[in-house]
Amino acid sequence: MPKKVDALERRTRIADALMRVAAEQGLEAVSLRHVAAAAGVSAGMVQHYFRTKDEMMRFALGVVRDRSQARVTAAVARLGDAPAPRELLRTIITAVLPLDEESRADGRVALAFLAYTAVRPAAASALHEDTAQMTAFFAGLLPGPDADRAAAGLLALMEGLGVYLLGGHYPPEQALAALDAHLDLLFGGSPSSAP
Amino acid sequence: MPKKVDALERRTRIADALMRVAAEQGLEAVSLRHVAAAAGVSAGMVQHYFRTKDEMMRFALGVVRDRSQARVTAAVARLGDAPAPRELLRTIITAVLPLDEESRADGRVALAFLAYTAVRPAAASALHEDTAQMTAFFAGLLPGPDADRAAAGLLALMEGLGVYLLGGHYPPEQALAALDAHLDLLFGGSPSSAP
DNA sequence: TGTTATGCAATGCAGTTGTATTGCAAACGG
DNA sequence: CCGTTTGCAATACAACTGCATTGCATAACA
Repeated sequence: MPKKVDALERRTRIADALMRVAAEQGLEAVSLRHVAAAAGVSAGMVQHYFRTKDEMMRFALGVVRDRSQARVTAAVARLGDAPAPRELLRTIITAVLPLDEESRADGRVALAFLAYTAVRPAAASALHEDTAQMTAFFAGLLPGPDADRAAAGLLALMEGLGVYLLGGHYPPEQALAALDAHLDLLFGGSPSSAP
Repeated sequence: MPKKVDALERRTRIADALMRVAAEQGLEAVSLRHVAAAAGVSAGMVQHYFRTKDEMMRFALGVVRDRSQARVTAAVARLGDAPAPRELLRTIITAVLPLDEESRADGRVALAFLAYTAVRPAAASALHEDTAQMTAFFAGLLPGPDADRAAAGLLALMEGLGVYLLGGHYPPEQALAALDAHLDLLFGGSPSSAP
């Protein structure tokens, strides 16, 4: 057998470059040659690892999901054992929100892919699953009989805050204030303002 | 003077075609020739009314905003005089949410433009203003001392519900249920389940 | 030491992109 | 009736797109 290369590593490397391009200039600027240039490789190599552009896009979409999930699990792990539900929720949500410049870049890519999948329903099923899982998980952490509806609302709030943060319509403090206010409502009293 | 034509009408006609293309195939499919074909006019004419593609995009973005605003004012007008704040809010929000197929098409375009402006901050200022106005208006309708934060949250919830509706992650009933649950929280009791 | 499967670069190709340029028909003012 | 100004179509063009094809070096196995 000829020389062996870590194909997955190459693919992720290329996907990283794709995300850099998408974050800076939008998904429309994503072309084989652009991505290749951003990755510092030849255009032929990109073609070698992704037979079609769509395959590359799908792979990159998977990387975006994985990266977001990794962010969450890292934040949760940092929280220790058996955290209070409210604390846990807040941690997860702030981990997902595009609050610093790095996560903003990821967020822009995610938003671009959201618009992308809105027009290609076939590619949306994975995201679909993600939100279903998330709502179920959130519902388990919320009090009250209406946990399901509250979970759907909380998730939507998170998504909307993310969108507004990306658009620069909300500054981070405002987004966090709105989040805490909402958590106050969900968890009864107002323990966020009372130490 | 030579023959006179309603230039604005032509421009909106072209912008309409652009939105049709964008709703069906995404913003990346928007090209001068595509839009011209969708509008049933020559490519030269599109160039005649928009000197550059970017000018066309900006105009179309304005049309999207106007159309959304028109939807809201129409729904509010249908509500009669001095409606209860909660009713008014619900009416406005459901008017904006992509619940039927027509508003879904508009929503897809709006989402595409959102991703578009996220990468071109210069074009985002108009949207920025819109949400600022909206939050102020919502805040005026909400009870409690934290009306501002609640308004920001409600707007974000609306946006998130819209995104999930577009992605097909929430069916309309779930989105409306989440909205009503949130309004229940904001307005104290739970008057949505009690007739 | 061949042989061969593989990693990758280079090039070609048909189609599309945005924009500039050109040409022409029509309508109004003189 | 003529000239000018406008509305629009057509074409040209260079750049770019995704994809197919070709060629070649290299490394592992026989």
